[in-house]
Amino acid sequence: MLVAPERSARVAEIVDEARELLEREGPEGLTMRRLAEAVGIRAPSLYKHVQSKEHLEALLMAEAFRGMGAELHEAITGARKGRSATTALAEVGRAYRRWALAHPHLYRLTTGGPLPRERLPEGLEAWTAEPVVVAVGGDPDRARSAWAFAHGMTILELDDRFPPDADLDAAWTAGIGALGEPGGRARPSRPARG
Amino acid sequence: MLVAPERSARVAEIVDEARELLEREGPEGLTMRRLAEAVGIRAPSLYKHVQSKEHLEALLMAEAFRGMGAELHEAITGARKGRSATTALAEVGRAYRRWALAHPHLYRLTTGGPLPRERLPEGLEAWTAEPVVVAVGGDPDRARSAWAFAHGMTILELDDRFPPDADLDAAWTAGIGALGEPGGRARPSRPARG
DNA sequence: GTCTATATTGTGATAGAC
DNA sequence: GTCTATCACAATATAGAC
Repeated sequence: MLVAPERSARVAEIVDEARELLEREGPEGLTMRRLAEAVGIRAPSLYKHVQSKEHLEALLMAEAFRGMGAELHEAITGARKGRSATTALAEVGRAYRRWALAHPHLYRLTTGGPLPRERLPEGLEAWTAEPVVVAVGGDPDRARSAWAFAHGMTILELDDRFPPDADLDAAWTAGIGALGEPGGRARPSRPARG
Repeated sequence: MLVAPERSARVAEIVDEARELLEREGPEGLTMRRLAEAVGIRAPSLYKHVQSKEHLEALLMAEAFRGMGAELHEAITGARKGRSATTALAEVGRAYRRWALAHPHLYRLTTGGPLPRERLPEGLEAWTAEPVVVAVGGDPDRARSAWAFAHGMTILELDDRFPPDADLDAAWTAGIGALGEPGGRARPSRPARG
């Protein structure tokens, strides 16, 4: 009488171990052999639960989208309680950076390279990005600018591309301040406040 | 009586073939075997000229910095002839994007991951970035914002992360317009023009 | 400076017994 | 669903002859 769950508890366990392994040892540490060892079985047995490593990675990406998305939604929900739109973008940016720095390898896996969209739950990617769109007021071009800025800042920080003395908080503030400001030179359609 | 050149013609030839191989077939195509084949020798012979693959990659990165830097410097030199500072940033952004799209794999190699700075000519990285600093008026925080934005837009475009219907020109314009605008909310120290 | 031969290490994945 | 055994493949790099 029970409907079979789409993903068995075993698969959930495998994905869970894979995530921990990835975060602990980086992408080179995530091999099917080591994953099997972490789960407590032999490598070939993994393939009874997961079609391929690429499918496993897609499951990890979905996890990442859900985790990061939850924090971004939380950030904008908190920010909208009586604060301005500019502050909302700052809050979302902070949450974005915080999540990425807390899960660097998962972030890299999910954002570094093309997305296997056909293997991800429909709508998940859009749901994760939604807070950014809301925070900039709905303009898709501005949303893409902001998302590119956030990703650029984040990945450059993760890759240690900034000089050691760089003030990254200041760079974030400068970028968010500029991008969150409606009525910038590029989009004079809406009158600036004041 | 001749002073030995630091890098032999053979090394130059190897780096040249490596660059073409990388651009033609991507990072997985750049193996020591295939590179040797392209040069016309056997793989082990490469190691008489190049210490390791990582050293070879550092040479490729230096090439990339020089190539991209030349275009960025050209862009800002052209732009400063009688145009405004905002236009200068737009010109540099255009040159940045153009160079990256023309050399996607070289761009990825050079910007994706930590830099082996100890293997790069001193000052080369800073020279390449200089036009961005100049274009934003010298503020290092704004320069880092702009550089992060440009890198984010570029790598997301290369990785096909934007929806097919996204207007990337518009996103670039929105971002450059906002970041190139002095006196944004984040940095009110300079009075806005007008 | 080039060669042949090889070391060493790793990967993802499959067949088929139980 | 797990196992043993193994395939098929690729990589960087070194030794030592010429």
